[in-house]
Amino acid sequence: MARTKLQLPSTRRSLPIALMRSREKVMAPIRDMLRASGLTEQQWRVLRILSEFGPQDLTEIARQACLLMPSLSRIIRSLAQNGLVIRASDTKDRRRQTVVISPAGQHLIDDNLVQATQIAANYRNQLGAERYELLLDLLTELEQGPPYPVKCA
Amino acid sequence: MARTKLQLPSTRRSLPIALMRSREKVMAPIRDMLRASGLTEQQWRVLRILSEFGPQDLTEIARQACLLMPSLSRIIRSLAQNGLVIRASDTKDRRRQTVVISPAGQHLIDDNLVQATQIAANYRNQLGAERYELLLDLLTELEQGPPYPVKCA
DNA sequence: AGATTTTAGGTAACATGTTAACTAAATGGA
DNA sequence: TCCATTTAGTTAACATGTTACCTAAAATCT
Repeated sequence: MARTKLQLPSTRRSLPIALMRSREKVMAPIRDMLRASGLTEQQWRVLRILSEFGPQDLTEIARQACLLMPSLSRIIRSLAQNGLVIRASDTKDRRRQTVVISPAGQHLIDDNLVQATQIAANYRNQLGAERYELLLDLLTELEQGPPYPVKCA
Repeated sequence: MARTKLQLPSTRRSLPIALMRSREKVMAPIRDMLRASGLTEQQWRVLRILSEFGPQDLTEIARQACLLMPSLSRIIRSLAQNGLVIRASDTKDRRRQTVVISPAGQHLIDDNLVQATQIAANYRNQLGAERYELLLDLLTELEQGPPYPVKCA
């Protein structure tokens, strides 16, 4: 057990604020890219999940995209209205519905994935591959640590 | 220049998502603490800034708390209605207004700061002091890097 | 001084975050 | 079988995030 001095944490050098600011920085160019397609960051995340892992029910999408169910419920409704996803009710469990990405939705993904990949690669280069991987490891360790129940695995 | 293979990034091992998830994890116990005081995470951040750095105008608070002006405008209005901050218009520049934390606001800070400090120390211990500092350094480097104009310094 | 530009702050409109409450369907006993 | 519990998803209400637009005051230029 390391010694804990309990010094008052300044709002500078605050982990939550640092996480927020770096995320803002990383997402800025991606948001700019998506605006041209009329997609929000969260809608993009949902489409990417559906494209990468195939049809899923809402609960599973929420877990993977790190969204709360009320938000996802609205997002799926909007995406369905715009023809980017299709809902199908499950025959075995009539509470559940499976969401599938539509051809139009997949087209949006295809249009933007190359540029998104390039943006991600830029940040990787900025830190260097080793430090980038180290950062991801530290974040994962922080997220999976003990103190609290995980909200979005 | 490191080689850039441009491999398709999975939504697993995505930096933006990792940043979001770890922030959720870190903030969860703090939000739980604040709920007892009827404060949101953002209101808490504004009060802490005012408590730590003294009276400031809205633009400066927004910069320090990493909030956009429209959000801050609403938050300050709400805090003022609840008597936690006081607005005073600047005599030199009549566009500007200086915000001061009230005794009631400072009381809320005092009530929660010890526990907040303990929560922060827990995460520091979880990673270990060196890895914790390393994480903060990497996040700072990511935020201050070249690609895009900084939104909240 | 007078016109233009910049800055501080606000409002509007829409999307998401967050908690609580709710419905319907499935599940697990007694 | 009947009842209690759990689970999938929705809705409501309020706060914030985000972009666009707006006003007034200051700063700048000529």
